[in-house]
Amino acid sequence: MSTDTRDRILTAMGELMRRQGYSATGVKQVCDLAHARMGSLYHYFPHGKQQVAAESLRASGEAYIQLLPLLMDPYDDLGDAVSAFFEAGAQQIEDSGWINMCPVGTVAGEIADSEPELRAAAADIMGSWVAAGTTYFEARGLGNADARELILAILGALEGAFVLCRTLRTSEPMRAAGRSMTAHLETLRSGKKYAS
Amino acid sequence: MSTDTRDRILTAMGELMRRQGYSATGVKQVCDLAHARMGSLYHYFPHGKQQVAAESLRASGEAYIQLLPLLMDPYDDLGDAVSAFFEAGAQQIEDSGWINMCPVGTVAGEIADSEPELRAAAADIMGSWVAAGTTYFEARGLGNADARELILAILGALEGAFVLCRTLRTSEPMRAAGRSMTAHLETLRSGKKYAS
DNA sequence: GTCTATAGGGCGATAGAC
DNA sequence: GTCTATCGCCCTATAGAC
Repeated sequence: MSTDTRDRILTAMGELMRRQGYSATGVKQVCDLAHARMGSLYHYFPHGKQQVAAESLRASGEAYIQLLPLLMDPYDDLGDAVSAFFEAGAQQIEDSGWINMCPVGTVAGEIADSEPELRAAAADIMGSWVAAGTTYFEARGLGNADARELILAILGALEGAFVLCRTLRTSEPMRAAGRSMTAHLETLRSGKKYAS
Repeated sequence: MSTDTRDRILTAMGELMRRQGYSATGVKQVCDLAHARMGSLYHYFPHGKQQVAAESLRASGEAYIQLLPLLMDPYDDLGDAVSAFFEAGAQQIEDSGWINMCPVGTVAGEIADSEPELRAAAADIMGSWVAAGTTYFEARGLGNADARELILAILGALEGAFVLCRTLRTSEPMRAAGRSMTAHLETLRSGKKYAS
């Protein structure tokens, strides 16, 4: 019950942030959506809105990166896996009515200069994404530098495509991003083939 | 003098939006930066903050897309041109202290669900980017569908890389994005070579 | 067209009873 | 831990003198 309230607040904050960002989201609105009271929010999060946002982003970030192995493991060929990953992203944003899946990218762009503590939290999260992705692609046969380059490209393409898809209301940019990433992977593979 | 005030307001709004987004930017803050008064702002923009933001985004968007031919024309090989384009992006975000060049992507992600009129303005701008980019790449030898796919991929990769670079305070994601795009272009070229 | 003053409301945060 | 009431601030927008 008590932990439940805390979790509902974090979930509500994440839901509102991925729709309308951090600045436009009010703590009263969060409490309404979470069926919680102001007193409860400031009991669990004494540092207020910033603290709720940071912890909510951390939770979303952890859930988000787990999708990479989840969606890619079923495919023996890594190119097929990357292709399926972006196809799933395209489907998701269509089915959700053009809502971004994860609030981290949205909020990161918005607060990079104005909320230093939140930016640091977002940097932690993105850093952990890069580390996890690098490890994953190494396990699937890429060298360390190639694996790191590929996950950086994939994360950037994913975040950027989400913005374009939401704004233009089409999943075409996500599918174009998928083709870029399979092409990038092929280049890394052929480079390795001929070079080493 | 009178047009000058109007322009200063639009410039100030753009500058603040690319640093801290739309919601966190106040009209008083805009007036301070523009050395203008509230009365002037509401004289030139009777619909208030939303109108200032929309017109400011349109101005930024037009300036932004002109960079594509400006940066790519000097290179005879289109692959070199794409590579130089992303290298310029990496340099710019480093030199500016990790500030996004253009407010359109930042704001679009933030307001897609909550400010319908601004989202429509952002969609107009991005649509014009896609059209201009498609025309440009067609002129440089790509087929229509390939040109459209490439500009969608480039715009997404660029916007996403900006968010990662700002947050992680490194230009590495922008350079990774550049390699994805040259790889994508090569794939389109070789596809055309063998297919038609 | 420019400027001052202020309305009217929502914001984040807090106090204190229970 | 929960809830209500409320503070003080800042927001967008407006009115009206000049």
